[in-house]
Amino acid sequence: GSVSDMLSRPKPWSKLTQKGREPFIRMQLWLNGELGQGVLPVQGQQQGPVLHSVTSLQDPLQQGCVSSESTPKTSASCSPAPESPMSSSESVKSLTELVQQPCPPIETSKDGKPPEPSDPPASDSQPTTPLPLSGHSALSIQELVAMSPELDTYGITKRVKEVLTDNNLGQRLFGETILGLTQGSVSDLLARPKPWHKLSLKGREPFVRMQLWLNDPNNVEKLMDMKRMEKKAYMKRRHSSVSDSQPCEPPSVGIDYSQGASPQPQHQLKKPRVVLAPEEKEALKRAYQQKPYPSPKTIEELATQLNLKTSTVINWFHNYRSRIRRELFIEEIQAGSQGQAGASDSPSARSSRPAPSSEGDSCDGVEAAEGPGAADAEESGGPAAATKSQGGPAEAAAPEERGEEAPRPAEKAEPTPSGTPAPLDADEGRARAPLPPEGPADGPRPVPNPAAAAGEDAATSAAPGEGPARARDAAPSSALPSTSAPAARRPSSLQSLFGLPEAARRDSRDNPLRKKKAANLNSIIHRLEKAASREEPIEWEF
DNA sequence: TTGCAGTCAATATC
DNA sequence: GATATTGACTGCAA
Repeated sequence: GSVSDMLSRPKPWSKLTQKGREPFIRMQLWLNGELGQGVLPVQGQQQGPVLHSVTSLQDPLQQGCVSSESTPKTSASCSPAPESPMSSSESVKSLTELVQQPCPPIETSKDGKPPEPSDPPASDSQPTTPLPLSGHSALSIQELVAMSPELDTYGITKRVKEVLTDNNLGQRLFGETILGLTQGSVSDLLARPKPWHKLSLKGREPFVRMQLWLNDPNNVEKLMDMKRMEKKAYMKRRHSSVSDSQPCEPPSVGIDYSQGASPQPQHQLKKPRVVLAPEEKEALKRAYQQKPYPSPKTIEELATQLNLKTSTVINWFHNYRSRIRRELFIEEIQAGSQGQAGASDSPSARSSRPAPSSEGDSCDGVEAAEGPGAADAEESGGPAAATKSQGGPAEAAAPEERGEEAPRPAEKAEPTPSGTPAPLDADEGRARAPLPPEGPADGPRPVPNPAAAAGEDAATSAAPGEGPARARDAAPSSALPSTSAPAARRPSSLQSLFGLPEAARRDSRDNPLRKKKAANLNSIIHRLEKAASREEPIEWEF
């Protein structure tokens, strides 16, 4: 009966207690073949162990970073009891192993002996090839990620940065040995971590790895070893290459991703990187401000005018939207942490909430900051919907608050940004609703009662009486990662849902947020407007 | 098809 | 030399 119920009506992960999660973990392991023989038959020796490890599974991850705060003075930042979970499961297999495997180089340290990192690499030409976790390990990390509790991505990256800088360890080394990512990716990740809820399983992986790494008491030590080894290997290679009079070998150490690849042809095929001129960027930004999602035609025109390839323009828009969105996340998170002072700014902290249906994708750090948004978003239809929808308005709004990226809000606020080399589609240039929010929203606007404020906004943007046709568009907007949209749309329900205190606190906290809201509203208006373009634009002119 | 997430890797900047 | 930025690419989902 339990099984039937569970299979037909599984609860979202976030709503499950640790015990409640157990069956799912078992199922997952079973699906993955991890439980292999006899595990399912719950009785017997497996039973205890598995359960045991199951319970301990989360510790290694949670241990340190759910409640960021404490700063890792020396090396192993957060490791209150790093070993406990692992050591306790001495006799156990599966899960415990999983926890330890993820980070090959650093992980296998239970015996305290450093061989793991040093030995293998030595044998192999490349000092480290741990990343692409080999077979089983890879599986493990994925399982870990899947089973991982919510992590405080911001806190984790913060701590990682601290540890790295404190110990003079480079991003490249860390990325390649621990995360399996390149320096640029690491930099980006550390500087702009996305909230856990916004991450896909794949995107969560680096954070789980980081957490595991932070939990490893010997993390720094091991990384230092790697560093030394790299250096040694490099010197060695250099010497040998010199003596062999071989053309310079790629000095890069780390992982040898390109094995067997013929370097010559690659060099020739390499196409030069496109570097957009400031004016071009500016033009693109303006075009973006007018229309975050340009039509193919617009893209074409833009490309022509700027003398760029259409693919470049397309890529630029994709990247810009995506990056702006991330900026927004960060700002929200930071704002959140500021506003909440001591309180955990982490999504994880919030995670305990019951809501997040479907793996809590609906709400992210942003919402977190905004509170109310979450619930709303969820209602809009599952994670997918939420995610998708969030994109739109969010990014559209983003530029507004983006310090450098989205300069001069004023300009943006202008209904008709001019001087833009970018042409507009017939349908896009039009009726850009007079962005009401900019003005009022921006100002001091005490907003004694957020509800009221939101109410206004809602009234403005939601353009009442939209009819079902609009409902579709409106819904997405509610899922805005941020902040605003939801609040704007359905003020009352939002507030009642998560309570005003949070919102109120926020409002008093910063203006930027207000701007964001305003920006989002603009975006919403714009999109709704666009959606309505097929109908009667007039009604959108407020 | 379109948009997005996640990355890579070239290049810019510190 | 390390880190930050950013155009391009891949894979996935709707």
